[in-house]
Amino acid sequence: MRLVSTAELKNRTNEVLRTALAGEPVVVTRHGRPVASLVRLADRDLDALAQARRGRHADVSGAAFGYRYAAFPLPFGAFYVAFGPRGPAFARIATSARAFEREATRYLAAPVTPGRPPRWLAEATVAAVRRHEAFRGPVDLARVGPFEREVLEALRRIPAGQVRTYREIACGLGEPGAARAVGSACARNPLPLLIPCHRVVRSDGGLGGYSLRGGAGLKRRLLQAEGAISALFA
DNA sequence: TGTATGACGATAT
DNA sequence: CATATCGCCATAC
Repeated sequence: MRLVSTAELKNRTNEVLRTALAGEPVVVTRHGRPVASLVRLADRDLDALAQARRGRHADVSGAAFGYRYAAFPLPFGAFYVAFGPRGPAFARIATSARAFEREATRYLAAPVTPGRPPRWLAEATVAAVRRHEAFRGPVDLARVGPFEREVLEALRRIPAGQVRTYREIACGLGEPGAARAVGSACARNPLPLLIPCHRVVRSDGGLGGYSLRGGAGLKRRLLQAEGAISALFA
């Protein structure tokens, strides 16, 4: 994965494009924050695009491509990640590949089949879930609404070892009354762990809920492992 | 278009 | 302090 500023994108367009064409995702940053990505399209993706362009508002962003998925063993279960040309799109802890496949297929409304992730994705995923490193790569949020997308992008900026309250996130988006909607967005986060919704807690001091398999107990363990809360709190 | 649904928050009891 | 109630807001259906 390669990060480029908007200035770099303007001044070295061809060179940056070569990076993307080589298969390495390029993430564009503005004011130092990732805001967009450049991803190479495979031939079959181009076919899908041409098809989508012919059809009436077809879903160019995901459904036309189909997705693949891979499993990452974790201390608390198998973590499965479905990914497409635009990056990871759906992730869950599941008891079996079959169970994950069903969930992912239903959410993405597209075929989800086993496959090997690109090296950068495998490495970034392992770094995120096992070493608490921020997942900086591009993510596919094609099926997330506009407000919830803003919420998820805000969550990505919470450093490991820190927490924010649902209300703080809402205020940060200029919607001080939308704490509950922020909670809903977290509950429906398609990329738990990669997008650290476990770092959002209640403003009354409680930890709040966690809908990923493992529930609030897992949320507490994750925050402890990251050093965000002490063992005493638990 | 209206209605129901939450990983919330503030307040009352 | 725990529980109940009501307001809040973006989605799903």
